[in-house]
Amino acid sequence: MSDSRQRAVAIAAETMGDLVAFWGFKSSMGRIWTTLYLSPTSMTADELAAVTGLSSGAISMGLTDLGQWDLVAKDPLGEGRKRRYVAETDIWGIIRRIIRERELRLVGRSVERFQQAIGLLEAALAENPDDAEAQWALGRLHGLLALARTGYSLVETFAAVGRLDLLPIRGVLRREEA
Amino acid sequence: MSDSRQRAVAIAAETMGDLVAFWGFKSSMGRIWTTLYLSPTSMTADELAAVTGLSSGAISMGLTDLGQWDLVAKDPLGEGRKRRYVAETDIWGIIRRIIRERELRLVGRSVERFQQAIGLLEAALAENPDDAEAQWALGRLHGLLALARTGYSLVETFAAVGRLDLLPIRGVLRREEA
DNA sequence: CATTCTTTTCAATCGCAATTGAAGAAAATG
DNA sequence: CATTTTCTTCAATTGCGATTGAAAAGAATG
Repeated sequence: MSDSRQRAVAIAAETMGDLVAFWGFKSSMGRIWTTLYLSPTSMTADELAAVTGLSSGAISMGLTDLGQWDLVAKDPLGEGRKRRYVAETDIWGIIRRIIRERELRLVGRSVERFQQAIGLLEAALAENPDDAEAQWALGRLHGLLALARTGYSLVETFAAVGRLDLLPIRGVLRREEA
Repeated sequence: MSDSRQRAVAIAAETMGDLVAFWGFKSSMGRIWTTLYLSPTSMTADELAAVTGLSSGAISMGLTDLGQWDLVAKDPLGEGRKRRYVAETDIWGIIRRIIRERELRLVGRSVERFQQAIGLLEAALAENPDDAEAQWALGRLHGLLALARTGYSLVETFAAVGRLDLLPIRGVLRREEA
C-alpha cells in the first residue's frame, strides 16, 4: 500500500472511529470497518491488524461485533487458509437498522421507566390525595413521559425512512411546538 | 419529601441520566437536572447532594456544567446564604441548542477530516496517476464525504426546527436513496 | 475585618470498558 | 489423524473519564 494511501485511510478510519464512538460503539469497530471499506480487495485479520495497529484479539472481537450487525461479512470468494473479510456497503441501510434495533429499544425502555415512576406517584396519591408536592411532580413527570414518547415517534419515523413514501417528522414535532 | 415521591424522582432521574449519558453527557448532569425539574421549589447544593447521593464536589461541578448549557440557573428569588438552583424547562429549546452547538460541530469536523484524506490521496495521484488502488479508495472516500455532508444537512435541518415553517428532512434523505 | 458558612478546585481514587497477548480451540492440510 | 496454521477466548492490564473529599478560595454576616 502506498504511503499516501496508508495515511489517507488512517485519517478516514480514525474519523469514522470517533463518529461511531460518539454513537456508543467501540471506535475500533469504526476503524476496522472503514479500513475494509476503503480496500479494493478483501482483507485478512492480520492485514487488518497491521493497518489499524490493533492486536489480534481486538481484531477478532471487532470482526465478531461487526459481523453481529452484518457490517462485515466473510469474503465468499476467499480461498486458502486465512479467512478474508469484506465491508457491507449499504451505509444508509446499516444506519436505519441500527436505529431500529438499538435506539428504539433504548428510548422505549425510558418510556417504560417514566411510566413506572408515574405509577408510583399515583399510588401514593391514592393514599394521600393532599400531597401537593407529589401532585406537582406528577404533572412534570407526565411532561417527561410525553417527551420520551415524542422521541420514540421521531426515532421510529426515522427508522422507517426508505420504506415510507413520506417522512412525517414535521408532524411529530409540530405537536410539540404547541 | 414523601418516600414515594423520593423513589419516583430517583427512577426518573436515573432514566434521564442514562439518556443523557448515551448522548455523551455525564449522567450526573441528567440526574441533577431532573431532580431540580421535578422539585416544586428551588434547591440548594446540599439538598441535591442528599437526594442524588452525589458528593458535594460532583454537585458543584455538575451545576457548573449544567449552567454552561443554561440548563440550570440560580434562583433569582433566593435569599439567605446558600445559593438555590432551578431547572430550565424549555426542553425542546435545550435540545435544539445542543444539537446546533455540539452535534453540528462534531459532524462538521468529520467532513473536514474526510476532505483532508481526499486531498492527500489526490496529491499522491497527481504524482503517480496509475495507482489504481488509490483511485479506487478515492472513489469510496468521496462516498464517505457525501455521507458526512448528508449527516450535516440532517443535523442542521433538525437544529432549525421551530424556526422554519417546513422541515425538509425528506428532501435531504431522498437524495441519498438514488 | 474577623469569623463563619458555602462553593470551588484538584490531586487521588474509583470503576468501567477497551485492549492485549498468550493459551486453548478450531480448522485446514498432507 | 498428526501437524501446522489460524482464530477465539479470557484473565490481566491499560487507559480514561467520573467521582470523591479535603483543602483553598470566596461570600455573607455581625
